[in-house]
Parts: sequence; structure tokens; C-alpha cells
Amino acid sequence: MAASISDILLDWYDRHARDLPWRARPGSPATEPYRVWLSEVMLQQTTVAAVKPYFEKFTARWPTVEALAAAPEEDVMAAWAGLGYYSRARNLVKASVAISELGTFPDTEDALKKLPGLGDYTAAAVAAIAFGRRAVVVDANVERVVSRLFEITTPLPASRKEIRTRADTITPSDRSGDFAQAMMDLGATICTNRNPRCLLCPLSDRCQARASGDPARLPAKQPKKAKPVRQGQAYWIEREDAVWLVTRQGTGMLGGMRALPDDGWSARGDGSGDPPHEGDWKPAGMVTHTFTHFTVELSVLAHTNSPQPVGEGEWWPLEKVEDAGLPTLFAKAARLVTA
DNA sequence: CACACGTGGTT
DNA sequence: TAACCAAGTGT
Repeated sequence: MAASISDILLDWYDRHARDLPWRARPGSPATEPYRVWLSEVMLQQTTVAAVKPYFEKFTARWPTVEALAAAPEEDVMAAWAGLGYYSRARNLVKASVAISELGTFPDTEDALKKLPGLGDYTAAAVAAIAFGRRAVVVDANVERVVSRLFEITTPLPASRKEIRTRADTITPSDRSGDFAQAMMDLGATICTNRNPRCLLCPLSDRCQARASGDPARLPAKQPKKAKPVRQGQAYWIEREDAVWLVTRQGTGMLGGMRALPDDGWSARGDGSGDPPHEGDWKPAGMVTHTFTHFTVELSVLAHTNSPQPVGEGEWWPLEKVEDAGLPTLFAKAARLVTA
């Protein structure tokens, strides 16, 4: 009887699995749900290379979900600074409190999906990897591998339903979590976006896209829109070796993060150009930063011996500005002034 | 369904 | 090297 796709892939995984900090190691205790969950959230739309140092930092500082739930939110936000998509950190805190109050870690897809920040993918991944439940885990790697295996030519995102159906048919009941990780390892190291290494692929003789000659063209995607360029200003307000920092409110861009005051620029439009108070503002330079959906050209204006600004904020010691947890845009601006 | 939401790695 | 994109979620 011919080996199934999952058998072949699991055999490949047993020999070629990547050694990653959030995976159980031989001789170590069973994989902890907390570590699986934390890693999966960090890995949302983020590369393994970028996640590794953050995962080490978080697990050293907050080794359990209870420790994380007890942490001040601003500490978690600052520790997340630089990783992006800050709603993940806001939801991480909320979910850690919810899990602590439950007293046990939710262990089914449905229960996991009720937690903030866990959608279809993460709920399935945690259920499968941490709890050994069969779940159909579909991320961008799986979309790519499945699109090629079954030569699905419909462009994303319209092909999602068909991809999920196909993924379901090849997902085993046993070792569902290993199977999911095997698919992701295959997608990350062999069945890559640009130049798939089909000669090394354990599934190459089952791959319909390879049989027809050009697997790299799949999955097809809708063309993306151009990003607008916005103009904005940020203000470096300094007094007695301290700089005035604000905390951005709400759930929008950079919400919950410390920041320099600005003139209200956003994805929707330019800033007003109006400084927070009168005075002699000196140009400190320009920062260009590209977000997912727009680029901002930020003029940084500096004022020293400043009066007490109106509104919420805090004087932050200049020597500790690296520890303020500024998102990258404002970290670049701070570097302009302090360098 | 379409869009908002960050950043650094990779080619 | 300028694009492209990565273990997606919420609205």
C-alpha cells in the first residue's frame, strides 16, 4: 500500500525538523501550552529569525502564563517594542489574565478561539501542537505547499476554502501537531516562495504543480495596491536631561506604545504641522518609515529647556531612552537627536 | 470581503 | 536593492 502524504512528511520531519527554542527537546518536559501559545502569537506575520530573541527574553522574564498575567501592561508593551503588530501584545496580556482566571489552559480549538488574539490559525496550532488534538492548521506555508501539491490555480484569497478542504484531507489523526510543524518547516526551507528546492522535497513525486513544470508560480495572488506617502512631524521636547514621552491610546496604530508627541499624521492623511507649543523648534532631521499600508516621511523637530507640556505624558531620562520601548519609527527619531 | 495593522529578513 | 513577504487577527 502506498505511503500517505502525512506518513512521508512525518518521516521527513523526524529527520529534518528545525531546532527551535519553543519546540520540545529530547529529554525536556512535554511542550508547555504557554510556550506554544506565546511562540505562535509572536510568529504571526513575523519571521523565525526576528522572533527568537523576543521569545527568549519573554520566557526568561515571564516563565508562566500566571507571571505574564501579573505583569504591568506597559512592561509587556515595552518588551514587545520592535516586533510590530502591537495588538498582539495588548491581546496577549488580556488572554493571559483570562487563562489565569480559568485556572487551566483551554485545550480545544473552540475554547482557544474565544481568547483575544487567537484566530483560526493559532487556535488550531495550539490545539494540535500543545494538546495533541487533530486540527487543520493553515498558515501561509500550508497555503503555499497545498496550492502546489494540488495545483490550485485560483488566486488567494479566493482559494482559501479549497486549500482548507485539501489540507483537511491530508491531515492525520495522530501526530497532527507534528504534521502541522512539518508542513511549516517544509514551506520555510524547501517549498519556499521564490525558488523551491524540489530536488530535496520528500513530496516532489506527489506534487501536481511540479509535474506541470512551474511550482513557483503558485499560489497566485491578487496584485497589491500602492502605498500612499504621508508627511508628518514628531517633537523632541527636552528638559534637564529628560525627554517628554506620551503613550498612544486606543487600538489603532501603535496603540499602547510609548511615543514622541506628533502632529496627528496617519495612514489617512498628513499631520497638521502645528507644534505642541510656541518656541524655537530646530530641525533634527527626517525619518522615512514604511508601514504595511503607507509610508510616512517624518520631520523631527527639537526644543530644549521646554516648558511643561499640556496633557498626559512623562519625562523620560535621556540615558534610559533605549529602555522606553519606543516602536521602531520613534526609536529612529530618537537616534537622530541623541546620536 | 477588504482593509488596518509593523517590522526585519530575504532575494 | 527595491520589493516582497512572514507560523494572522479583528473589524
